[in-house]
Amino acid sequence: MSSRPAPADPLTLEVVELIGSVVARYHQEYDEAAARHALTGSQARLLTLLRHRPLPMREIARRLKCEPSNVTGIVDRLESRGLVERRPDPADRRVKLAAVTDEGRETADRLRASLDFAREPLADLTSAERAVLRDLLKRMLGTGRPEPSRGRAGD
Amino acid sequence: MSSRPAPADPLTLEVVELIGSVVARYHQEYDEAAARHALTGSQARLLTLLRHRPLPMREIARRLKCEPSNVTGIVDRLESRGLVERRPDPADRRVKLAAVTDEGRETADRLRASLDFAREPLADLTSAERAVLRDLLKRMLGTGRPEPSRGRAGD
DNA sequence: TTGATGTTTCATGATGTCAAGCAACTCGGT
DNA sequence: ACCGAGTTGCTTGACATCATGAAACATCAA
Repeated sequence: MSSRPAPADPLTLEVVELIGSVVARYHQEYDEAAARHALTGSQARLLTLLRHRPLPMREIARRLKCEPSNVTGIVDRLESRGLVERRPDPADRRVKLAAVTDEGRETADRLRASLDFAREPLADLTSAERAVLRDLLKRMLGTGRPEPSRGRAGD
Repeated sequence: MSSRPAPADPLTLEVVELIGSVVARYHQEYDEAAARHALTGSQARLLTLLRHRPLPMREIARRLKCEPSNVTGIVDRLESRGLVERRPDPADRRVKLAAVTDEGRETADRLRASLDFAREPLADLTSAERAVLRDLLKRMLGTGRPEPSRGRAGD
């Protein structure tokens, strides 16, 4: 993986720098949007994760890439505010499913609607440019079909 | 600002989603790289900020977008490990400049070198594609020179 | 002097890790 | 079918970091 030599060319470094800026700005705006709804960033992420369906605690921890014991606390705080509730899993009594309440879903929806980032900025790009951006990002993330013609089946 | 109507078109939403993925992955890899050097994310960011020149505490807070009282603690921890030191500002005795020590600079350099993200992923893009990506990101960030000659040449 | 600015300290709360504990599930041997 | 060992899911506790806001203090600037 990281055995590849470091590309020191200025163009790559510039792109890396720009991505850093995008990340910083995204985070800033995300936290601000969350704060507007009296949520922390972690709470907002968790709430968003539950928007569509309930999840077991351990699954939340896996997706948020943190320890399950951490999730306990975040869910505790959201539950004490009535945004989330714990339900038993009928299939396994060890498991507790965290699920948004009606109020929690409303909050999550409002939060999503107020997430301006990459919406206002993207407004300055044409449709074609956005499509190009999408394809490049996909390939960066390895989501973009690894070009079956060229192979690279390995790794 | 946010008075613009929300563009609900699928393409924009997809790009927003992708940017979210990039942000998540960047953060994960950044924190992992920091952890490899026994640093937290905040400590790594602060150390990186000081790599080139010392900065007053209040300036660090401004760039990190947090309270000055918070910076005190982070610098305290880095200072207790010998990675950073406080110096007086000759021009203003109220001010304390935080500066990396030699060891701090080495750590910052090693950290930077181990930041694989957007380097390995970018390796799959051609030079031309990277240039396109750079330009699109620049425009997203508003860094793309708002055309000073004509002033708002607009769309 | 008066007011503004830069830093620190304190109190408080959220986030994060790890180790230990409890409850419930699984599975193998009898 | 049973029972016991090991595993898994969640919580609790202790602890460190990060973050904010109010208050204290020194210094600057008018």
